[in-house]
Amino acid sequence: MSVRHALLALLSEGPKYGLKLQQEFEARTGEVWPLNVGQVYTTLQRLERDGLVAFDDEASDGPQKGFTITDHGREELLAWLRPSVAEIPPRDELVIKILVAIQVPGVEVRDVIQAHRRRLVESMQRYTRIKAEAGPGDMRLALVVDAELFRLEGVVRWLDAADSRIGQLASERSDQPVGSSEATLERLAIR
Amino acid sequence: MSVRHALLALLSEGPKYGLKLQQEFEARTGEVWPLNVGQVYTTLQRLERDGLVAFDDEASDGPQKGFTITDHGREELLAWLRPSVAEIPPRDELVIKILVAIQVPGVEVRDVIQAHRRRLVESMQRYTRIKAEAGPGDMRLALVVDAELFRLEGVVRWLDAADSRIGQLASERSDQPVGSSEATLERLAIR
DNA sequence: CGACACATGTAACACGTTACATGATTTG
DNA sequence: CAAATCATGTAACGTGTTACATGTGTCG
Repeated sequence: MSVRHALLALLSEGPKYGLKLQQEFEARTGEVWPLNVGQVYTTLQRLERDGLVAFDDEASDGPQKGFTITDHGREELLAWLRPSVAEIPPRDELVIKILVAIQVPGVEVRDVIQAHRRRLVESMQRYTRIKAEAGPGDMRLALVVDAELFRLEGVVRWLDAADSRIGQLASERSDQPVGSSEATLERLAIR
Repeated sequence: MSVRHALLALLSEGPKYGLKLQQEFEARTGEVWPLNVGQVYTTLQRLERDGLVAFDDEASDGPQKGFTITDHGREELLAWLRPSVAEIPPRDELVIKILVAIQVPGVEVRDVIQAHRRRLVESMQRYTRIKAEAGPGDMRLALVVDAELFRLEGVVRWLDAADSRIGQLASERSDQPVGSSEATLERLAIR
């Protein structure tokens, strides 16, 4: 629900119309994340349906429509800006991939891990280059690139840890198995 | 598309029926990510529609249905396991949040950053505790927890970098502005 | 029998996303 | 005038997700 709330945030600065919202969304995110204009309109409809924004006849600079954020919308926006308790960590596609790959016949997990690792490192190098080329001028771009770099670094580290864990398991073969723990979900959930 | 492909992976080991798939999905992911049974059936329908799995009358252990992966399904699975080039980094909700929060009236971005940081550190402490309590018995759980810890660490580091960047900008107020760079999307895109 | 687990399924909705249609306005 | 740009909109589809209905088998 990033787009939804992002539009809400943009409208909190004042009435705007569809195209303007698209352009500003892309500008705010360093031109990194393109946003299909159509999605702006569909999202606006849904926001209007939920009473978070309202159409405003007065606030039009010309032939465009003007959308305004409502009080309810402002509440929603502030709630979104506030950190929320994540009961359960978000599903991570790569983690699922590796975990299921362990038992896919004809597939070597560690090969999958290494292949992904290579790609990730390539990506990091590319982003590092972009960062150097762009210079400190565009802070928004720098922030997005930073985020991606930190994220990729974390993923690479995890892959290394995972590879190590799986390697250990492989060498511990034919030892006595360890009892598995039950009801881990309860322990993970946040009260 | 994690669920879709995860089911495909489970079926690659042999014919299985709905409930079994749900149970195995949860088992493989360390019981961390619950999967609504209903979703298994809807996903199976979609997989069948796309010719990735097929219903198999023979392969039933009792009253249950047996689904088998097709050749096309195996191809799909292998393609999923292979790392793919990400043209554009995935949209990151927190990044968008911070970037738009910079201009939301009545909101101090750095407060938003610090609030999120606190929550993230709390989460990390909780997961570290879980990891210690669970012990090295359940590797799958350990891998999921590891992934979350590495991810959270990356996010915290980014928040610190972002806070620092924004702080710099604030102190550089009333200096001459720097020209913004155009067409950054092309530079970001992977050829 | 009643409760419970097993097992399947569906209708409905959410958001994200795109391709396409349609006017209006500007500009060469 | 024709092309390009601005601007709005919609129909359709994809995955994820849940609440709910339904039937079967088992066990105390």
